[in-house]
Amino acid sequence: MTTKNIKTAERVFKALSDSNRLRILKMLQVKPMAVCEITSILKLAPSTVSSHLAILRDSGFIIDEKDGKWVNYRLTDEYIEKYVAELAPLFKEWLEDDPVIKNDMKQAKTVDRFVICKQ
Amino acid sequence: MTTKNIKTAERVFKALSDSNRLRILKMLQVKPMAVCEITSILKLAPSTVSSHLAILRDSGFIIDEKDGKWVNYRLTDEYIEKYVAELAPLFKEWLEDDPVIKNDMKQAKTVDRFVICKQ
DNA sequence: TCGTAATTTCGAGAAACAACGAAATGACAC
DNA sequence: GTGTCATTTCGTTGTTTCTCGAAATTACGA
Repeated sequence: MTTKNIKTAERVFKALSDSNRLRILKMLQVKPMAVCEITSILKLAPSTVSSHLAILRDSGFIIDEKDGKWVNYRLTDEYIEKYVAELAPLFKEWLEDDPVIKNDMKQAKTVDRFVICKQ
Repeated sequence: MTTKNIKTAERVFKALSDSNRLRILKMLQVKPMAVCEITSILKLAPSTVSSHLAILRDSGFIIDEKDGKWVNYRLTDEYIEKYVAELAPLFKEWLEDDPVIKNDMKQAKTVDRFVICKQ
């Protein structure tokens, strides 16, 4: 685990302080997803989603894995950052009752990149 | 506890996403403090500190208690907000090694409003 | 090789935020 | 009451953040 300092804590909490990024984390709790799949659920520009994913990656919540022309993002399981290691298990239980989150997670279950992407 | 929704979560994490607010929370872990005492340690304008305290209060981390011309702020112990209730115990263990935080907490131990304030 | 699709990078505009000083509020002491 | 001090509110300024579209990058498939 990296050393704990105030700048790191600030970055971690900043990563969680945007509703679109919270939605992404809850979606990835369902399964790993490609950028275009997340984009289709959030209904934002691909470049915006890519930027949100970079923020979540740089703070240690998710990692990216190349898969051909796709980039799959998934929740980290080997935590580098202590704050994330302690927050992530809590966060798994949170927001389950929010209607937007519920709908996102439902869509995440069935979204199919071969149908949704390539517009 | 209030209902958990995405807007509430966003507000709670936003409250924690500023280093000066993190410093305030760690100071208040030492003891309740008046605004002018916190101001003297943070070295910010009183109006700025007041604004940070309002953000922490509105997200449920701290409460204010009038004491004559002073307003004392302290950590909440009866949590209204579920997120705060789960985060606060974790947060107590965090940032203890950060040099800025260590210095803040050391100052918080001995700061005296009758000496520091009234400038 | 060429075209297409997925993703990222870059630059720009709009909104949110942090900081300040000045003015307003509330409470004490004389 | 009057003055003083602690705090908050308000308006302003500079910075950061969110968002987009356009362009660059990478990989697949015809």
